[in-house]
Amino acid sequence: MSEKPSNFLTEVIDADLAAGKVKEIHTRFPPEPNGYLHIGSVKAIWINWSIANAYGGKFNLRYDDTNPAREDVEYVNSIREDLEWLGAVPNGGVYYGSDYFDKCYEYAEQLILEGKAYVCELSREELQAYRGDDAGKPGKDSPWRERDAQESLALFRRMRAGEFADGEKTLRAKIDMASPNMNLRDPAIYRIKHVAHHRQGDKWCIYPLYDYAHPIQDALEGITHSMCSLEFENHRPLYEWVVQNLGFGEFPKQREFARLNITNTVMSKRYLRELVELNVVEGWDDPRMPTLCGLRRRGYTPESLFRFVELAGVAKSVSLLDARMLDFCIRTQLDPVVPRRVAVLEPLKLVIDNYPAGKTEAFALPNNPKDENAGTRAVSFSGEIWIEQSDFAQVPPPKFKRLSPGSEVRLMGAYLITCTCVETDESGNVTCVHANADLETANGMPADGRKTRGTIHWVSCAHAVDAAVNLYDQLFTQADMNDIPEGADYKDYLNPDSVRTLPGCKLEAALADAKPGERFQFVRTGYFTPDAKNPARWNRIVTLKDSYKMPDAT
RNA sequence: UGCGGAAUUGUGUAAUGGUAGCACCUGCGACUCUGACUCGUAUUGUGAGGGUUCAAAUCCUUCUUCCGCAACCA
Repeated sequence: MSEKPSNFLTEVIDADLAAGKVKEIHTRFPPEPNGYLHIGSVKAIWINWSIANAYGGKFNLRYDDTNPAREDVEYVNSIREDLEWLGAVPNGGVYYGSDYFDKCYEYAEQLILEGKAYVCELSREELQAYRGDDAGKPGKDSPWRERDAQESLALFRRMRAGEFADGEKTLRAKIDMASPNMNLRDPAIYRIKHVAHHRQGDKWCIYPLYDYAHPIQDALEGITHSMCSLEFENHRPLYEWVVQNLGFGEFPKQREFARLNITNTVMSKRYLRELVELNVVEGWDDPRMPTLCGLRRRGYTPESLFRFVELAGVAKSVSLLDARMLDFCIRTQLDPVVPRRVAVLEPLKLVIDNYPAGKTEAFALPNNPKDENAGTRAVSFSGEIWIEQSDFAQVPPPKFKRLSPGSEVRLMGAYLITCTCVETDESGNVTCVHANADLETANGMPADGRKTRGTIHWVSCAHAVDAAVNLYDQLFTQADMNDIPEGADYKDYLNPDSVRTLPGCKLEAALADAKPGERFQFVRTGYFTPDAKNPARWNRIVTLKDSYKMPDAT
């Protein structure tokens, strides 16, 4: 990967290392298995994983599965697959937060005995009222706050034994009801939930809450630096309270960074799930989805995603990254390594009138003009070929270098041709272009050394493979979810052109047996890969840039 | 409202008191058998006011705006 990252997180680590407080850096990625990983998760993965790597430390994957009501094995499996695909190897191991339920429970009893936690019998509403709705004013002590430790312990054990209904009692940490930080006003650390756990089954009917369980999980795994997103910043004092009161000392240490946002992309798991459930998209792996499986199916590489979040940087301010930066990352990664192939997306027939009828020949086209070792392949040529509609203009606009009546262009790897005339239908649309070839210019080199302005690509009609191609665009028309007016339905801002299928695309024969996962540059158009679920159909990964701008028709 | 956090060019991110830099995007140009790639080049920035200092993006102060939290979610 790249050189050692440097940001405000690594500063903290460097300082801890320099002070001799820690020897080996240990990080973790703790997703809750309640949805599919998306490109926003890649930031969290990359930060934790790359830092562990850079310092020669360890990186854990830990499923944060403390709320059985929202979690499912489907997500557990998808997360594992996605992480494997990314290549972020958890060299510290794979863990489940729920495997620490016994330890969490023991620690809870310990806290009770030390008078640092108590069983509270306030209802959810009462508890909120006691905590204080009027911000700024201290909260009110629960009537059970000073309950005898043994009494709390007995109650807590009965909670575990299933003697109470959901919500009837909670275990609360005894911290500070007057704290300006609401998280410290005796937060609940255990709740009763008679729900089976996807991994623990019916073993438990009480489950620890995130703020209590997470620091314990981190501590037990020897995590030194627990890096999470900004919304947990207010929770850090509580995290530290747990770590210290359980006797772990200064580590693990939590630090926070800003989430990743991308233009015209929705990142919230809630909305993504809704898009799937409402069949707005094909599924979690729809190539328009920002999920890792969607991006993978579309043809993105793990390297490009890591590069993207690396380029975006780590900071604490809200950011909205331009999706075109991701385009840049995938293009620069694919360009030097991906084989070139010829494909005509929007075909227009071109007949070379002076080419011997029925003749066929083959030209050797380079697989990658930048890389001689990539070799060449034979591409069949004949007198009737497909060219791109956009490569012909009956009336050439300014600076147009492609084909137009009377002009000469190079057919890539083949002859120079000059357009002689066109056929049109009754409404004036061009249906066929006629041209004469300079038959002395096979392989593109004119004998007299004259310059040709343009080079266009082509596919022989007799040898073309038909295919359908999916062109993807941004799912949403609004750059940011915040641009959607208050109260409006975000689904009204779905981009109707987020996917366009072009049937009847003409591919060169060498693409006939391409496999999903293989990526090609369709010369002059973009990068493509066969769709994983429908290999007869090609997905566009990203468009090639075209610096020629058609002038406005004003 | 209370608490916490953040404001640097169109976007993102550097610069710990000393030349505001880098990348993306955009424009222009060069090169080219991909109008790709590559190369060159240009434009635009320290939220506002006050203060300290020889010197402020940086320190102090007032203000403004934005974000997060205020769950028996994570």
